Amino acid sequence: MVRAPCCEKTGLKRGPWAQEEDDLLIDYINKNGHGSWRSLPKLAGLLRCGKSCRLRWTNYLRPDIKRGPFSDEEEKLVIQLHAILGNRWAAIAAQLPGRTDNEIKNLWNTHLKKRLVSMGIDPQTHEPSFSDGPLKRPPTLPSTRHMAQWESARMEAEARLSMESSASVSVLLPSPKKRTTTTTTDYFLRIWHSEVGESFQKLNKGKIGCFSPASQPSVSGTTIETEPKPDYEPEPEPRLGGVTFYPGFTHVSSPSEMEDSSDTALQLFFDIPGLNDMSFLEAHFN
DNA sequence: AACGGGGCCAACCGCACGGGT
DNA sequence: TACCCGTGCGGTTGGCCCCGT
Repeated sequence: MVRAPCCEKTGLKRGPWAQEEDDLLIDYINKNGHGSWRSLPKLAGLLRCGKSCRLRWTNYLRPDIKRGPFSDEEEKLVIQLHAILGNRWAAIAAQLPGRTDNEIKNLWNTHLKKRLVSMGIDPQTHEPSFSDGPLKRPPTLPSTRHMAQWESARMEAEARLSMESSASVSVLLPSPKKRTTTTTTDYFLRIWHSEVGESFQKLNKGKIGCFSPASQPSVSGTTIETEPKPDYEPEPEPRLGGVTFYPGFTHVSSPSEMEDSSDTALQLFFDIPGLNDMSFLEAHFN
């Protein structure tokens, strides 16, 4: 079966938008909201396809769009997020307020990818490129894998909640057909944003943290692997938000710095008795 | 001054998915 | 359950602009 075109092409304008068209679109959406994109062009008096209108609005005309060049911090964040999420531009964009997926995609393809290549880093894997030599790629450290998985879960939950809060029905987590119930990542996200999480972030000097319950939990949905509790018994930091912090746990500050963890280790251990118990989480954070 | 090549980015295309019927 | 429609998403394209020759 051949899919019908999104709109009747004949007689519709294509290519760059004129100022008058922008004005018509902005004026209509400000007054009526976009409603059905398909019917919008006719109602707004535009000779455009609905899809074209949607793209123009979401990528350019939306009032919350941040124009101008990306800051160093934004570029760094895009690289870090790409290392975690891959080419999921919408999920990455959800972490950069005012930036669109299209903009980030363009930034990546025109600047960041080349920069990584010039630094000898594979832009797809974010690992040192070994393609031109006999060197073999080193195995990923378990702690690194753990870190990436946890961070991935957090980022995805952040992105999803961000989308939900802006009344979007899109779900960013991969694969599952439908998500109607609260997921494990939500709990971890709540922890992250709770007093406990904030204390943890503070102790991490604002960097992304490694979060490790004392035991397990391997939870369904998104797997969160955890490090074993250190076999020594360190002096705990003062209890923060009912949770005890232990020094002495190897920490990597961000995915891009995993290769250099020795420099950035922050030595924290996050001990939450019973964190593997979902009812505990529900009771504590709902 | 003219021309060509490359960079950049807005816009388009086609696929996938979810919701409605 | 199957089909259709609307929308979102990622990949690709086209055209403008800048810079070097």
